[in-house]
Amino acid sequence: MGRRKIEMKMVTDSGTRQVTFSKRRNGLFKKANELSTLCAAQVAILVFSPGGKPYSFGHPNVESIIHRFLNSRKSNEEYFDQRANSNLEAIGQSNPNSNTDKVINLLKKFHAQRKRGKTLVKMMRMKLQKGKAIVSQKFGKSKRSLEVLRDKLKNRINEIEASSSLLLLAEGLNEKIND
Amino acid sequence: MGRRKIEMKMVTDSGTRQVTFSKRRNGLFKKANELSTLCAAQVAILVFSPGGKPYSFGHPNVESIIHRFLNSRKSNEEYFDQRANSNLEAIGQSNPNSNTDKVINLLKKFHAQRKRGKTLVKMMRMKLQKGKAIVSQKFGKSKRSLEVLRDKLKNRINEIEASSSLLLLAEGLNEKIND
DNA sequence: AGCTATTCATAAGC
DNA sequence: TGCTTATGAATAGCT
Repeated sequence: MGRRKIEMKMVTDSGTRQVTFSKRRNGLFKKANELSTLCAAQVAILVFSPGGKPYSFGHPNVESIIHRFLNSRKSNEEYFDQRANSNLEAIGQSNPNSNTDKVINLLKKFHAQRKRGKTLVKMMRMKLQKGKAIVSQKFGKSKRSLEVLRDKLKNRINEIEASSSLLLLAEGLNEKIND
Repeated sequence: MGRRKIEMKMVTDSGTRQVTFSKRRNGLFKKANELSTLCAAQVAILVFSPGGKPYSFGHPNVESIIHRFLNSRKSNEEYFDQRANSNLEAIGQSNPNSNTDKVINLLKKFHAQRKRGKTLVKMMRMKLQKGKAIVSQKFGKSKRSLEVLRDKLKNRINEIEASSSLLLLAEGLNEKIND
């Protein structure tokens, strides 16, 4: 978006980084403001500069949104969020120096993703236990029986296996991973 | 940034607003991710859709940033920068307290999670393609051959099937899911 | 969900 | 730190 395309990695020059931080922070807040006005959405942004200074944007205000967010998690017992999003994008755009670092870093993040996934599955089980009756009631009449679901499942095994291989690979790298 | 310039006021058409919300939310998160990587900054974003659904982005993660922010406010080292407190009122939000809503909401999110997972796997494949040589070099000597991994994989099929069932269930609920 | 025509954000340069 | 401008990006309207 400027005279030149820039690499998506930390800006090394301190001065340039400061300028970039300032400009992009403003741009981010502007975008957030547009989102809130165009879509009647509530948006809060918290930013800590590399120097540790806090900046924030909030519509209608930061505190109420933070509290609403924390409460929504409690009431809904949702312990997973869009963090996966962050990791995903980071992976897509990470540009570490060596290939080794690239792979290690990638697997590390994927490993974390896996742990969240497992927890998610566990919670899903509990939740479905509670809501099973309601779900059946709502969708029991549809032709989608468990058998059909089963068949669909089979057709997905290959894909699942592929991802699982990656999961196991990541697991094998545990020793190499610190965090 | 589109075919036409749009007025900065709430998009009246519900469908258009939904699309705009989705696109711009993604754009905002991407910008946040770029800011954090380019400038080594911590960024957290909380968003509530007009329907009251929470979305979040966090680098390294939402919770730690919220807590850091709250603590920084208590202490004096505070540079609070509240922006754009426009006149928009907090919109009354439906509180999904019923079990039905709870389950639906959960499945919806799980479904989204799954889609992200697929993308992740795809990228993993590409990335690993590049770094394959290095990985082999690093771990080729270990007894963990692909065959061993294969066996481990088999032992996980049950768990994977369970989660996949949930995924498919969620998929089946697509029609019931909006936003 | 994709696809451009356009508008917008911003990296450099001053 | 601020203003200008050439370019890369985000996205509004359509399909």
